[in-house]
This record gives sequence, C-alpha cells and structure tokens, in this order.
Amino acid sequence: MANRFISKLNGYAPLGKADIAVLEAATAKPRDYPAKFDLIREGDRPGPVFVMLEGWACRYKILPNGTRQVLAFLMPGDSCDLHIGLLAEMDHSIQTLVPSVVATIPRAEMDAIMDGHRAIAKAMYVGQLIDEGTMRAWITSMGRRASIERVAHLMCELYIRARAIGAADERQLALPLSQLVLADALGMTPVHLNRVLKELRLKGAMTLKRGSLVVTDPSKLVQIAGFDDNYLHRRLRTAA
Amino acid sequence: MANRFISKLNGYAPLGKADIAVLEAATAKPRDYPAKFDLIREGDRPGPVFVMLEGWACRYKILPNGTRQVLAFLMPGDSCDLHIGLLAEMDHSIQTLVPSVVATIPRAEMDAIMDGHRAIAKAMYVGQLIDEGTMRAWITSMGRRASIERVAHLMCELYIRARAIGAADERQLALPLSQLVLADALGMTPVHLNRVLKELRLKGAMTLKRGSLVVTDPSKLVQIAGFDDNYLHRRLRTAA
DNA sequence: CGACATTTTGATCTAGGTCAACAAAAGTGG
DNA sequence: CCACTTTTGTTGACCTAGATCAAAATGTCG
Repeated sequence: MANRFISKLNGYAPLGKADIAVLEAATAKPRDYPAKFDLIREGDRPGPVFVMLEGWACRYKILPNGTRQVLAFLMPGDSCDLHIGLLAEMDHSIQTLVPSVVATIPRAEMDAIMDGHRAIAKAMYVGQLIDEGTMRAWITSMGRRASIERVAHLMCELYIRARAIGAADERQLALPLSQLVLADALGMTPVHLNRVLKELRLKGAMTLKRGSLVVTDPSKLVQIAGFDDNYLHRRLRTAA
Repeated sequence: MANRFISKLNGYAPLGKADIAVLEAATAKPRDYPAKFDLIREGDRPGPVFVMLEGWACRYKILPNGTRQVLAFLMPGDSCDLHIGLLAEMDHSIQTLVPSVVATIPRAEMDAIMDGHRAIAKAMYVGQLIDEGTMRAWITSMGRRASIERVAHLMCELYIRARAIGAADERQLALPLSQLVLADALGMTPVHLNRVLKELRLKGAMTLKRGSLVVTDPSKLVQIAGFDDNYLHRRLRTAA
C-alpha cells in the first residue's frame, strides 16, 4: 500500500485499484514541516484537508487564562476536518509535535474524490465516526476517571491506534510526546502526570521513556484504565 | 416551517420546497416516548436516525465503576448519528430525559434523501460539525476550566442553542434537567454542583430553578464562563 | 397521604494543584 | 567540540478545589 493514509482507509472499507490510484495522486506531493508548526490556527478560514503521512500532530485550544487543552492526537494515516470547509472559521488549532510529512488535499478535490469513489467516502466516514468515538472517550475520561486511570486509558488508546497502523510492535511504541503535552491532553499538571507515570512504572504496568512507551503488562494496563476498546474495535478488526 | 428539525437544517443551508417536503414526509410519523427511555443502548447495532421533535434527551456512558458520564444533550431539532450505521455497535446510549416526541428515519431512507437533496446533506454536515465543535468545547471545559466556569459555560451553550431554535426568550429558558444529570454531564458531584449553582445565584449571574434557567446577567455569565461562541457562532449567524 | 426523588446544607477528607528547586537532556552559537 | 542557554523531567513541601459522608428539607406523584 502506498502510504499509511491509504492503508488505513483500506482497512475501513476495501478500496479498489482506481480508489487507491486517485488517493496516491492526491497525496503525491506532501510537504515537510518542522516540529511545533501550526498547520492551521483557531480563527483561520478552514483550508485543505490535511493528511498526516509521517510524524505527530495535535489539535489544541488555548484558553483565555493561557492554559492549553489538547483535543486529539494525529498520527500517520490520520486526516482531519472532513467538510469543515462548510464552517466560517476554525474553533481550534492544529500543530505538529515533531518534524512531520503532511499532504494537503484541496477541499474541492476531496469532494470530487468522495463523489466519484464511494468506497473512499465510506472509509472517510468510518474514520470520522471513530474520531467521534474517541472524543466521547476523552470526555468520559476527563469527567469520570481518576488521573491514573485517565493516563492508562490514553496510553491504551495510543497503543491500539499505533498497532492498527503497524507503528507499534508487541510491547513497544515510539511516542515522541513530552509530559507537558500529555498533561495538556489529560487535563492535569505536568508535575502530577510525572508522579502518575512513576506509579504506573512501579506497578509494572508501563514505562514511558523519552520518546517511547513500553507496555510492560498489557492486561494490567487495561485493567487500570478500565479500557473497553469498543470505540476502537472496528479499527482493530478491519485494519489491514 | 413544519418542525424544529427542518427549521434548524434550513438555518444551516437554505432548503428548497422539495427538500422541505421530503423532510416533512420522513418525520411525519413521530412516536411518543416517556421520560428515561433508552432510545438505543451501548452495544446495540445502530438503528435508524433519531430526530428529536419535542423534549430532551442525552447521550451517556456508564463506566465499570458504576458512574455515569453524560456526553451531550439533545434538544428539539437535534438529530443523531449520521453514518453510524457503518459501525458495528453503539459505544454509548441515548436516553430521553423528559417525555419526548421522536421521529426515526431508516438509514437507507436517510442516505437516499441525502443523495437526492444536496442542500439537506450540506445542512446535516454543518450540524455534525457543530456537534463536533461542541464535543471539543466539552473536552476543553472538563480539562481546563474550574467548576464554576464549567457550569457557566454549559449554561451559555444550552442558552445559545435554545435561542437558536426559538425555545428561549430574552432571559429565560425551560431547562428540565435535574442537578444529578447536570452533574453527570459536568464531571462533578451533585453536591458540589449545588454549591456552584448557589454561588452563581449569589453573584447575580443566573438562577437555575426547577425546570428553568433564568440568566440574570448575561454578560457576567459569559465572563465567568470565558465563553467564546465561535463553535456555535455559525449556528447563531445562520439559524432562522 | 405516603413513598420516593431531588435539592440543600454541614463537616470532614483527599486527589491533585501550586510553588520551588534541582537534575538531566537537548539545542545553539562560537 | 565545548561552554551555555533552554527545555524537559523529577522530587519535596504544602495547599485548596472539589469529593465524600450524613442528614434534613423540599418536591413530586401514584
């Protein structure tokens, strides 16, 4: 398969040769971006559809009091903001976390592709549904899970997602996210996150080192998280 | 306009006579449901598209430890789960909060309608984008706002949404949500919510009585919430 | 009226925040 | 390649927002 975007979509709905060819053409000229580069900012007019081919990015929002909330992580294969061109302006920003390779598909082209290729449209909708499920899981985590459960839950999510795109092996996963960024995603303090990570390490569930996550004891991690992969299940079952 | 669903969609994308007629037909035979009735449960195969015509409902999830997280409120005009038929099972439940009138549109019919009526498709997509923006606002609230800000923010959201469908007057809004349900939506304890409501009342920002919200001082409420209606703005600008 | 659900208040406790300092990496410029 | 600044991670001491527990007051409805 040409790239992770295509293979991810193919996992959601089987694509034909023509589908793959048109997606290859659309993502043929990606650009390199440095780390901490805003692909688009809150208040901007929505532009093209972004497709992450390599690297990591996050959606985030800055609050009046200066704090930041990370809303989602984007990893290779992920795309964003289907249809968002219908809205007047972005309600959040998207920033690379590490040097990344990103393709952009103009809105009109994306619409045309989806009109002409039902399988692609279907796969994109599945992807969007999964993203929505992920958002619901985040709301649930923030509202009703203790900090250690929340951390464990996010790590389960990232591990499963990475597995699904073949970016993780049995126990290990490259995870270039600083504790500061993770804390902003989890709605907690970097200091407290650090302590929670220590606790998870001492419990033998997982170890987060600079740049990589080692899942020492998957079942223990899942149990701490109260993780139910229903919202990601389909991804697992059908991903290539 | 025939019903709030149609007038809401018409606010998102101008509908023609034929569009309106087909929507009228599709929602012509709604059903009455009592309060606390599960329209669909976590684990169920997704069924038809639900359209709230009268009443209130919420999406929610029950956690292993028995606590509940409310994920969204549905008010008249709201519909849910476009495309969700593509997924194997629901990752959350939807329950009426008061006796409600709900129309169901079979998935195949909805697809056909959207294929044949681009304006309706567009309006549905706008609605979905707004719902996504709302979810992002909830994540932000849960992660980075203090409890009083969070409460104020949710009340702003509900007020604006109610205004947009003509269900609120200048300062008042029928809001049949118990403090228990609100607490489950805000990720806090009913006890603490009660104290926060008292504080908001004493500050002269708003009063929540049984079944109705009175916004005493809108600008104060907005200021406490740090409310930026960008994510609902389009709804306001374009709603009828 | 009686049973039950919701709201309100008080007393106490704790998870997680805040503040501060230091250590370890990782850039950066000469 | 080395000082040097900046970012990231780690730990300790202390504090507070919000949870928990308990009980009374108020509403609602069959």
